[in-house]
Amino acid sequence: MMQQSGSFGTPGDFSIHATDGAARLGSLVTAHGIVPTPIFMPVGTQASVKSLDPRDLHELGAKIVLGNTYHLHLRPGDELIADMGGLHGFASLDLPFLTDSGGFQVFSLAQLRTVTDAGVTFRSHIDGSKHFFDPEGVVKIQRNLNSDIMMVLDECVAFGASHEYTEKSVALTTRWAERSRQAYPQGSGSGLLFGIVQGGFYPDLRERSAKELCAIPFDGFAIGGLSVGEDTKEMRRILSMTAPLLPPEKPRYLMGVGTPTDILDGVSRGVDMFDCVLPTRNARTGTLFTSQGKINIKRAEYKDDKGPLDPQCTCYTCTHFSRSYLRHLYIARELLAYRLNTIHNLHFYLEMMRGVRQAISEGSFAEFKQRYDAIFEPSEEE
RNA sequence: GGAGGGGUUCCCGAGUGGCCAAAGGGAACAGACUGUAAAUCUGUCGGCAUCCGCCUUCGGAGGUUCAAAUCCUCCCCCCUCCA
Repeated sequence: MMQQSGSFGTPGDFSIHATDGAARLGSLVTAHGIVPTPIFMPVGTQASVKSLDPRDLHELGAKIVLGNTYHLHLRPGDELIADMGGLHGFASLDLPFLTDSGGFQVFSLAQLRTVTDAGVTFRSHIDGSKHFFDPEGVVKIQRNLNSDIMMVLDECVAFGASHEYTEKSVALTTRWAERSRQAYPQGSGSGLLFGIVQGGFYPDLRERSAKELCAIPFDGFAIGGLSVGEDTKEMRRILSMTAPLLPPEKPRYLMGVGTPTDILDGVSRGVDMFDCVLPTRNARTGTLFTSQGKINIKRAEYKDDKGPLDPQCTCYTCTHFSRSYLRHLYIARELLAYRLNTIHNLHFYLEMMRGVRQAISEGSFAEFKQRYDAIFEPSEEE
């Protein structure tokens, strides 16, 4: 095993170094490195952060990336990856990997799956073949991937689901969580295992889910089932009541969120870990995050703009290329566009998180958050 | 010189009497994107008008008809083959 030892601690160790309100500055030990928190984790579903290579990720200062159980099991197959040295060897990326369980695909591929008490059956989005995922199998897949942080299989419920349905779903997710932990008892390997709180948009069900899950000895706790179609206000309402239900001594992970201000809101609620496809996907669809707000690089107004994308940004893209060139690359569908845009957006997110950590250590998180809110938060005029 | 084919809205390209401001694609312009079925998707795309609608448009000019991008006449231009 590649367990780190000595002064780095053992995988699963989570220490909090400072707090500022509910915001926490901490660090989480994994088998492939220490993750400073609050952290943003770039999404690399298929063992690749789209358009970037490991060198880019290191230069950007990424500390951990995501992979996906469902996608990697279907293609190329987790046993193959195990044979190729796990995710780290296979992808030649020596950063910690957190792997999602496929629970989100229960939501996003709703048309292609059936949920029963036993597990989930997916019809492959690639070739239509049937694949059965149960909690134990999902742990096994993630162990084959040599995941540093494994997520339990959960049912991510869509916005608008009834109380009745969500209640049953919470019970199911709890049972699956128990089975997952049993399949991989605490301390039986260097990989961590996180539970996922569900409960939709019903506070009583969120409470119940949190209570049931927190009784299970997980290495960390995630809040799932948000950013599934609800508006920002609704998401934050649920987050604000759910986050305090999680044990303070364990890392908290808000899954799939979100916009810069969503993340800062999460930090202010005591969340330590975030992931979201927004910076990487938006980069590939032309929307770039800057110190002046969102910019759509496709717009005609940038056609002859000699200036950098973001004058305040120090990333490779902003220090080397004009808006005019970036617009041209995007419109001409040049591959470089995707890479340069992704480098910039991830830099923006990761730099923001460095700022978050700095601000918490200085006790100035509220002011830090305010600066971003002023830029990105839609004006309050309803 | 002879035979044939063709000129359609920014481009390519359907349309051969009314259901045509004219299919489809591209370009252009704008928007969306939150544990990635996404280098994807949506909207607008002749002008004017808030709706009804009105006006201009299918190489040019004229004509037939209640009605023409579509039929007729002449003209201009392009392509292929034969000399």
